[in-house]
Amino acid sequence: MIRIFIVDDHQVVIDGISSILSEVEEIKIIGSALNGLEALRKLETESPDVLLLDINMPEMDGIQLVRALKEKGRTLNTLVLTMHNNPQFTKELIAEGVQGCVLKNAGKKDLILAITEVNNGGSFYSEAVTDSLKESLDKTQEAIDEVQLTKREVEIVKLIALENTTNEIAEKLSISAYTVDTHRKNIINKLGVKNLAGLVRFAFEKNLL
Amino acid sequence: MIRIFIVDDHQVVIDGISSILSEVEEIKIIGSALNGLEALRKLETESPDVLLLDINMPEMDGIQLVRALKEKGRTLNTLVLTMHNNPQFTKELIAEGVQGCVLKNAGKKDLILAITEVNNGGSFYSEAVTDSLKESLDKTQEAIDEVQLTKREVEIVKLIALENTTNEIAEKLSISAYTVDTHRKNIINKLGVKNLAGLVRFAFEKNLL
DNA sequence: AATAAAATACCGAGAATTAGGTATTTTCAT
DNA sequence: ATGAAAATACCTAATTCTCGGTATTTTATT
Repeated sequence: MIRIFIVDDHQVVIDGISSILSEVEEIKIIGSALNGLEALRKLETESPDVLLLDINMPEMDGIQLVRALKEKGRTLNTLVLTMHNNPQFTKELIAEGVQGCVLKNAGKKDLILAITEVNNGGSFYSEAVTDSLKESLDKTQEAIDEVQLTKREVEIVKLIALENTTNEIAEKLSISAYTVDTHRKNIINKLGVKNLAGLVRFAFEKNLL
Repeated sequence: MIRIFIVDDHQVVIDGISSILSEVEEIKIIGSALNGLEALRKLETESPDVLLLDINMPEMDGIQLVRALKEKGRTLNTLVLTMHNNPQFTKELIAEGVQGCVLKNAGKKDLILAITEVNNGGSFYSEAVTDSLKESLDKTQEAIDEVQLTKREVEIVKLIALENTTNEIAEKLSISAYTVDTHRKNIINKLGVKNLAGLVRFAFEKNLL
């Protein structure tokens, strides 16, 4: 018997998955949460075999939840449900030690397969996910590194996207406007975008916000 | 017996809803599609009582599909499934004559209620949806109209978000840079944002791109 | 301890955006 | 056909961003 806990901010998705999985004898859903905080609280008492996790959630997203659990010394077999197939994201998931990742547009067969696989201590990544990861890795490491922003750079990207000017950012971070300027310049170069608009666009496409 | 056709770009959602609804005797799912185009094609031969439609789809979104069906003279009882609760969107749905709207984080009770209601020629909007619509309508009409961008303005928002400068936009649209400047100014005022970054952000939040 | 990467800071010139207007022509719906 | 909304165009000044650099200090890793 595999005991599952679902975290997804959409009740329909929770109900739907519950419904799909209720057809499977070996799987039982022991609980669910509509957001990261609720999940954290409930998981203090519940102990599922597999955590089924939506990655796109408001407030506390999936990756943050995994990190929070890790900090608490709580390691669970985790299977991530994701909407979009973003290699950058996949890499983060693997880095965080998440065992599996299934696209939401996968079928129920894949879902059930992934759950049993993850429960057995294995890992499962949808073919589409690994494909796009491979493709991404096929590009020279150099090219990938180019798109890797540093912590500070990510911080600045966010502040820019939130309508702060260079001077405002400088004040908020207690650094010189010149420095912010340099960061912005480096970011634009790294991303290969043309201007601030492209930078903001990037912030949204990689859902940094 | 209510015959339903589901359109959603996530297979898991389709499976999930199918599974939920399979528990209900009077409801039967006769088909599904993963995107607008597929739906258009299949609906030429299928004739469901209720069309269950995801609103956030790539390529052809829900509203576009409703419009396309309308143009073909194909009017169906339509129930929209939406992710986010955006009053602007709700108004568009009502304007297009969509009979109902259920949030994805609604429970299955609401879903089933909505389907039967819509099938009976009635309409069903989740409480949360009507609430936010009411709240939105409570603001003065003036304030609401302020956030309504004109066709030209939307065009310019897109071009800005795609990294075009004022001069480039002027050239592409064969108008004066001064005019583009004026449009940008008006847009920033209407949206209540501070600068170009806020404008690009808006473009993504309202998924204009 | 040495090295690389990241973060910091500075300068100047040119390009683009922002804010403050005003004003005419088109388009569209009543 | 008339009025309102939309689209067009212009002007100036101030601010902000962009691009070309260079260079020092911190932080992290081997």
